[in-house]
Amino acid sequence: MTILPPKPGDPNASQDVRDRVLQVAARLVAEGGRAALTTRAVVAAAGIQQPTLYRLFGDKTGLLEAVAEAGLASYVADKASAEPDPDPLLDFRMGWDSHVGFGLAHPALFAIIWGNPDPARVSPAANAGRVALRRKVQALAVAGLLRVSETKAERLTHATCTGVVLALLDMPDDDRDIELASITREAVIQAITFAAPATATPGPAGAAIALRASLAHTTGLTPGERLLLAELLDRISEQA
Amino acid sequence: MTILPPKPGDPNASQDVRDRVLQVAARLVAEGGRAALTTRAVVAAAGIQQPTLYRLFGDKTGLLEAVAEAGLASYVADKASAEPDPDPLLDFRMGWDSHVGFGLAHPALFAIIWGNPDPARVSPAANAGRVALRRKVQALAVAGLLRVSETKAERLTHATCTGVVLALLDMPDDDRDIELASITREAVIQAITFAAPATATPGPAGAAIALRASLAHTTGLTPGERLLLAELLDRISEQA
DNA sequence: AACGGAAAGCTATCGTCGATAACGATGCTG
DNA sequence: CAGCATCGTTATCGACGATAGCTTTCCGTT
Repeated sequence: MTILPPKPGDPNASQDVRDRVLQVAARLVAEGGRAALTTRAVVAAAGIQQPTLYRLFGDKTGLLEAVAEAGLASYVADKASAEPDPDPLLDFRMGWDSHVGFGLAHPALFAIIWGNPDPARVSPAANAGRVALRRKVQALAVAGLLRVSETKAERLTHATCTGVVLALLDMPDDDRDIELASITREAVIQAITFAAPATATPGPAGAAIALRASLAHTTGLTPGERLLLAELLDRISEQA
Repeated sequence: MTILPPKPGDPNASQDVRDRVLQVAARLVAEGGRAALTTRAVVAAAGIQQPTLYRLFGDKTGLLEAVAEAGLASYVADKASAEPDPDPLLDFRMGWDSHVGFGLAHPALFAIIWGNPDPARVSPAANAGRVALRRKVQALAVAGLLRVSETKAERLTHATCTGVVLALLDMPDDDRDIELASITREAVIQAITFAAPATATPGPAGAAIALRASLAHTTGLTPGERLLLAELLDRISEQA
C-alpha cells in the first residue's frame, strides 16, 4: 500500500529507479535552478528514500553531474544520430548552433556545467561536449582550413561559445540578441580558418556608427532632427 | 572582556564593522570558494553576531553581492585612477587585459559575478564592469573605428572575454594557456573594428562626410528618408 | 523445499546552514 | 529625566546534506 514502487521483483528495477530519479531531478533543475535540486525534494518526487539516493549517486554532486550528463546526452543524441556534414565548415557552424541551442533550452544545466570552472573536478558532461568539438575542429584541420593549431582553435571556440551562451542567458528571455551567437560564430571562423568572410563589409555602416556615437556633440540640429537622424543611423548600422 | 569590539561608541563604527566583514568575507571566498562563505564562518571570523550580519546586508545574497562589488571596485580603482589612454584601440586592449587579470586574480568572485546568469537580478558589480566597457567601445565608435553597432561590439566583447576567463579558470592554474586571452582579444578587434579608421577626421563632421559619400550604397531607406538624411548630413558637415 | 548471503528499503538521527524573534544595553534628543 | 533609536546578545526554527542501523526482499545453492 505504498505509493508506487513499480515492481519489487523487477530485475532491472535499479536502472528504472535511477532513470526516474534523473528525470525528476532534471525537472526540478529546469524549473527552479540548481537551488531547487535538494535531496529531499528529489526523494519526495521520485518516491524513494534518502539512503537510496545516496546509494545510486554517492552524494549530491554525483547526482548533479549525472543530471548534467543525462541532459547533455539526450540533447546530442538527436543531433549526433546523423553523421557529420561533409562540409567541415558547415558542420562546425551546426555544432556551434547546436551548443547554443542546448544552452538556451537548458539554462540552469548550462550554467552548472560551464559557468562554474573548477580545474580539479573533471565533469563528464563537459568532456563529452569537448570531444564533439574536437572532432569538428579536426575535420577543419584535415581539410586544410585551419590557420591556427587545433588546440588553439578548440579552446578559442569553446571559450567564446560558452561566453556567448552565458551572455544570452543573462538577457531577459523575451529580448535575447540571438544574432550575437551567429556574429561571434563568424568572427571565430574568421580567426581560426582561411575561409572567406560570409558577408562583405559594407561601406556606409562604419561611418553611420561613428556619426551615431558623436551625435551628442553635433550642433545646428533641432531635437526632432537629431532624434530622426539617430533612428536613420541606427537602421543603417544594423545593415552591417 | 569580549574579543575585540573596536569601540562601542565610535560614531562611524558601523562603516568600520561593515568593512571588516567585507574583508573577512572576501578572504573566505578567495580561500574556499563561494561554498566557504557561510554566515556562521563570517560572523565568527569578524567577531560579530548573525543578526548584525543580516542588519548590514539583508541576507546572504546581499553579502555576496557586496563582496563582489567591493572586490571589483578595489580592483578597478587602481586601473581607473589614470585617465583612459588617448589611443582608443590601446585603451580597449588594456581594458580587456585588466578584465582578464581580475578574473585570474579572483577566480571565485569572477565565476559568481559572470558565471551564473540570471536575467532577473541585476548585479551592481557586473553593471560597473559593463559601464567601463561601454565607455571604451564608445571611444572606438567616436574614432570611426567601429564596423558594427556599439551595442553589438559591447555584447560581443563582453561575451567573449567572459568566456575566455572562464575557460582559463577551468585549466590547472599552473598550466594556463594565457595566450588564449590575447588571441581572442585580437580576433574580437578584427571582428568589430576596421584595420584603418573609417573616417579621416574624427568627430561628427568627418563621419557625416564619410557617410554622405557612401549614401548611394545604403539599403533599407526610402527615397524620402535618403533625401532627408542627405540634407542633415550636409548641415553637419558644414559645421566643421 | 529450506537456507544463507546479498542487495535494497526504511526509520531515525546528526551536525550545519540560513534566517529571525525576543530581549537587553547603550547613547542621543528633547 | 523620559523617550526613542540603534546595536549587541541569546535562543530558536525549519530545511538541508549525509549516515548509522535495522528490516525486508530476492536469488542461488544445497
